[in-house]
Amino acid sequence: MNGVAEHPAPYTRLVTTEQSTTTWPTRELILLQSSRLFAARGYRGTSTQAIAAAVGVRQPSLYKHFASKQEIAEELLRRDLTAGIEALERLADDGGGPAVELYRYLEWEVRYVRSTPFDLRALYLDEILDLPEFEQGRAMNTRYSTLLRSIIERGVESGEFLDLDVSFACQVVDAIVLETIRGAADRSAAHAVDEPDLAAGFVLRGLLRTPSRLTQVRSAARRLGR
Amino acid sequence: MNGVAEHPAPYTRLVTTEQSTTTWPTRELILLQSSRLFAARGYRGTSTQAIAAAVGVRQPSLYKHFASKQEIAEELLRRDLTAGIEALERLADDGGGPAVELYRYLEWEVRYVRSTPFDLRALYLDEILDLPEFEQGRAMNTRYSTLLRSIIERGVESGEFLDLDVSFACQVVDAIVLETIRGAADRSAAHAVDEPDLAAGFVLRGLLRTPSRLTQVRSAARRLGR
DNA sequence: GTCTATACCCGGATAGAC
DNA sequence: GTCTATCCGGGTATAGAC
Repeated sequence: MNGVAEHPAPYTRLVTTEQSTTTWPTRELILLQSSRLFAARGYRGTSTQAIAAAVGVRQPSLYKHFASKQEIAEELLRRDLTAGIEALERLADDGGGPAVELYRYLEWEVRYVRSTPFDLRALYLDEILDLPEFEQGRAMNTRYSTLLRSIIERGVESGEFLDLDVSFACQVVDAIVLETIRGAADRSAAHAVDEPDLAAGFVLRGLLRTPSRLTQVRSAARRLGR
Repeated sequence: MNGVAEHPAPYTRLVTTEQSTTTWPTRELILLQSSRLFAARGYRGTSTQAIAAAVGVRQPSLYKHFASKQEIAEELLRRDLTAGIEALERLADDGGGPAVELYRYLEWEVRYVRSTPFDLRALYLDEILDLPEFEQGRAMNTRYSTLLRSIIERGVESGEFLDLDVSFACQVVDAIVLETIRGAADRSAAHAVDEPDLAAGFVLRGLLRTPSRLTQVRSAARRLGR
């Protein structure tokens, strides 16, 4: 009674997501199932055996698509950070001031996390960024953090935000983003951070020198669109 | 060139903490070093080999003090959750209303995390609570969450807090507490959440219906003491 | 209660047939 | 590009001497 999949399978396989049942190329399916397993049991706690079983393939077959387990995680990391970095750059270009930029970013993040089929929790919660092998991911993560930090720095300097320690503020914003990822990934919890405004509003109330300005920030964000 | 410790050693060993150099019983030393390694490399990423080396002992000797690696983590978890639960119960007894109780709890938590020699990050970030074997820890964690949640529920019901989704608010408070743990554990970062008021203030601004009441909450908390 | 030696299992990755 | 078979390293835990 070992848990090996019974049916080998052809090039594409059926997968059930929230919306529909579609066929995915094996490579994408490996990424999808890996992300879910990493989220549930951690990177190190997930065996290539388990990934293969979830995909419906034998374990060595994974190595026709990725050179190593590490490369699977790197691909997930790369895609996610690329999306986040692009969003931050785009929103910064739109302007509107630090508060509006931050508000729009947080809204974007919640929507993004809820729309992607990948479950990205483990990437930032499971220390994998600290592994020496993940230098590329670390570099992208640094770029991402710098962009986020610059918004907060400008907010503090301009007086739009409270005169908080910038590193503390970054930490807190990061924490809320991560918790959002965790909450949104927990599909069974309808109460998760589903209103994109919830997370953004909470953070802005915590940062704004004049919390009542949140209403203006919100409508300025609405005007600039998603 | 393997990293095995050169000197076997007697019943107690030297250990350097921030404050002083003292002797710890081996059992305590195992807990201390395990907590640090778990934090740095995750529960699954930490081998009993590595723990033994950090303690200055051979790997099988660990099993004279703990029946398994899992029991080491359970002991750490048990101690930490016991402290948190007791603090929440004590503060709830003191009264003062939800905002004051929450403020005082967050202040307590920051101080506690900074004063304990253990590095407790991994216990809540490394999915170990999700492992089937950790049911006792899960039960205590549930108790802890319930206590925290009840403060927030009372705050929302009484109108002292904004009419936010309670689960969302719990998530966010949890996230800030966890980030606090991460930040405080990073001894090199002087900018971490070192002012206990920072985290508590941020959360309260995010939750209070009237953010300007924070000043009163703060002084009420001061009056009740630590 | 520490050590040495070792059993045993499991995970990542490769070889080679189809 | 999938399979079976297998290697190899590393990890947890035990046996038994001191």
